[in-house]
Amino acid sequence: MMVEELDSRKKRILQAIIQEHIISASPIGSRTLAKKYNLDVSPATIRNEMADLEDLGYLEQPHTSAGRIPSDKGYRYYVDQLISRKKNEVPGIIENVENLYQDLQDVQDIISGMAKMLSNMTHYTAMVSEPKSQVSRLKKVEIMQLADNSLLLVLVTDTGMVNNKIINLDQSLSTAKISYLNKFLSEKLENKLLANLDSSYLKEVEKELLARVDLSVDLFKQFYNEFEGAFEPGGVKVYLGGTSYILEQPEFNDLEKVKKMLKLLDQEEMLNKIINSISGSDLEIKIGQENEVEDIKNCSLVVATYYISERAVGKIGVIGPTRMEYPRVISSVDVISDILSKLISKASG
Amino acid sequence: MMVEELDSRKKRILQAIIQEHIISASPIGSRTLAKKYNLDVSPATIRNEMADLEDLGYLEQPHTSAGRIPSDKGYRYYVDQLISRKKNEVPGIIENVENLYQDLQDVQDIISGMAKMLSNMTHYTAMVSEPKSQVSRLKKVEIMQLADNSLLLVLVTDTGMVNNKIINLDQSLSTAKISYLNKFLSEKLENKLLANLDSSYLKEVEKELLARVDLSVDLFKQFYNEFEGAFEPGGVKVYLGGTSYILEQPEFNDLEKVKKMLKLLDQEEMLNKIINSISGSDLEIKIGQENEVEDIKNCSLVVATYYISERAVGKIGVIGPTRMEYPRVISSVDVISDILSKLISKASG
DNA sequence: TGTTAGCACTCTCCTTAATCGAGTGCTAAA
DNA sequence: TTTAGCACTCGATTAAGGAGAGTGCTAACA
Repeated sequence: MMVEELDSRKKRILQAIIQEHIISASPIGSRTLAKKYNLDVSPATIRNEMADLEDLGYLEQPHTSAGRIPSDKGYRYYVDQLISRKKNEVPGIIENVENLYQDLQDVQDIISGMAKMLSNMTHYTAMVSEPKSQVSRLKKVEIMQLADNSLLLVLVTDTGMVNNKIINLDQSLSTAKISYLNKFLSEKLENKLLANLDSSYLKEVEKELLARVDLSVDLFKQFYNEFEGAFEPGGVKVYLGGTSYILEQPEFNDLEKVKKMLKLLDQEEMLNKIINSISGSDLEIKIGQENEVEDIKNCSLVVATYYISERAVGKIGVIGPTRMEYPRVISSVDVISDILSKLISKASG
Repeated sequence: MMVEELDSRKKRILQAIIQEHIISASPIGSRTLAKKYNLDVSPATIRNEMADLEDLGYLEQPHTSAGRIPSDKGYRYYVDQLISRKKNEVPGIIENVENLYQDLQDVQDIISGMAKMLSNMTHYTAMVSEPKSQVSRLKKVEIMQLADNSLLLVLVTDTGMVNNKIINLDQSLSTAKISYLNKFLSEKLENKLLANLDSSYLKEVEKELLARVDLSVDLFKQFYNEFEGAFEPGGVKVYLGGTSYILEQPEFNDLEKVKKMLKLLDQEEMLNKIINSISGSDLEIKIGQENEVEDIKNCSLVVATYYISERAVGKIGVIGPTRMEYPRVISSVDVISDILSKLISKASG
């Protein structure tokens, strides 16, 4: 799609229409525009310009004799050319939020807290993905005895994610065996990239282990399952905040649309697809049709990457109608992603 | 409220009206009734009976010249007198579900799996509360070293709930100290009822500990916080399944109602209040106004208790409109609560 | 040549009115 | 006690008629 250079009056008019539409959610006419924004030209002139902007693809007309609404291309131009992406629109907020959340040390708590925070700030639905496992290292693996034939397997990554699973056996293990097992697994698995702890590697470890010590094969199989399940690439959990905010958007006052959207947000895999289809850039905006997932082609996403000690590990963002308050949302996502990075880096120490 | 004994024809008519209303969701007239159910009397007779049933409070009329709909009292009579509460309406399902979920060993996974299962079976929203902490004993407490000044505290109850928290210190602890700490905490805390591990007891333990070994006070405070947070009475998590099913109910085709309901289901405390306001009986049904929570006085609940080794630990149930398919829902809740008890008893060893 | 006023035209939205139909309550007869 | 008949009620649906906002076009103007 061509991106023409617009003259300054067209820019002003386009900007005015978008800003007005973001507020009112309805088509904007030339008269309204002339009244509310002092563009120093008559409605008739504005009409001509609007017709031009429509020809260029920046505006759309729902029907003859209605005002214009911005097209995806119009929003794209607005986001790229007409607003400044300044951080920190609300001064002092960083310190406040950081203080508010500073005693949270559990990574999951931090993530879901930031999801809530972001949705409260923007009044759109927020989504945050867990730190992805591929780039994490296993920091600690340990087996604890709970009862005679019941163990607890604890896995901790250097991104602060803790995974645990109770394992029931049909035999009991001696304390000596358990401590041997711990030493062995610790040596073989800790400090390795999770991406490398795949099935072939685990099979090797299993073989070596069974050669050295007499253990039920069943036990290892359960470890194995836990590894697969806990850290599979697609299985990153996505936290949501403010799901019910979508109900407040006028574009969702059709019950069918609400239903579709809520069903979508219920599907973890879909959320994964949505948030992972965003490329690696620092702050990415996807407007309407630009989205790959079919069901959100009438939505916009504003997504930032967050970091643990300078390593990109996850995404945090906002989903809402294309008619989104981009400036406010962008600066919020920007700020909150920074805070998230700080908190989570600290917590995973 | 009086409960009269109804003659058999009134019973038949009331039952027919309720069953028809459950299907159609709209007021039922005498003509429809005479046609669909062979009651061997004319519409006029049915009209008289309906007028009687209305006087007795079992039916309501939305407006003159509309059919009748059941009142809460009508549903109550239906549930108590007109349907048989037979378990196991769908034979074979128990085995199927048990097989399907038998490799789940994580209590949380089992709970959320059962919530999904129940909602799929009933097409209403399902809710399951975590095993409550008051009746659980602490089975295992253990501190693991993750890094120089970072520890992981793991708490396991005999109900299979696992809680963990990363604790960052400003000093590092020697291995010896950690193992002493583990032994000490193990002695003092394990096998105690969580209800007894309250702040006064913890303070005592702290005092004793500090007398014996040189430790930062800060460390114990963090343990303390974790205990409070992890097992406070009101803080039992409630798992939901099939939230979007409420959108399919015609009584919720008003956007305002949907909004209210979804907001309600977003509030954990509210869910707690709802599910904990159900008394201890095995399978309890709350119809409309019978509910204590204001916002669900147009809903019905069907809630059962589930058990871990014969100890009542949590609730599992369904929430839907008062016009609910009680027979199907009751047997589903019944069956699934049994399965949940079995799975969770097995998993928590 | 760009800008503006004027005007006929279009299309949605809201209100009002008319009609339909399901259902009731009452009366009187079987 | 039951039933047929009938007038009546009231919500839901459809139709019609503005009102209002906005457009595009034409012609005049600077």
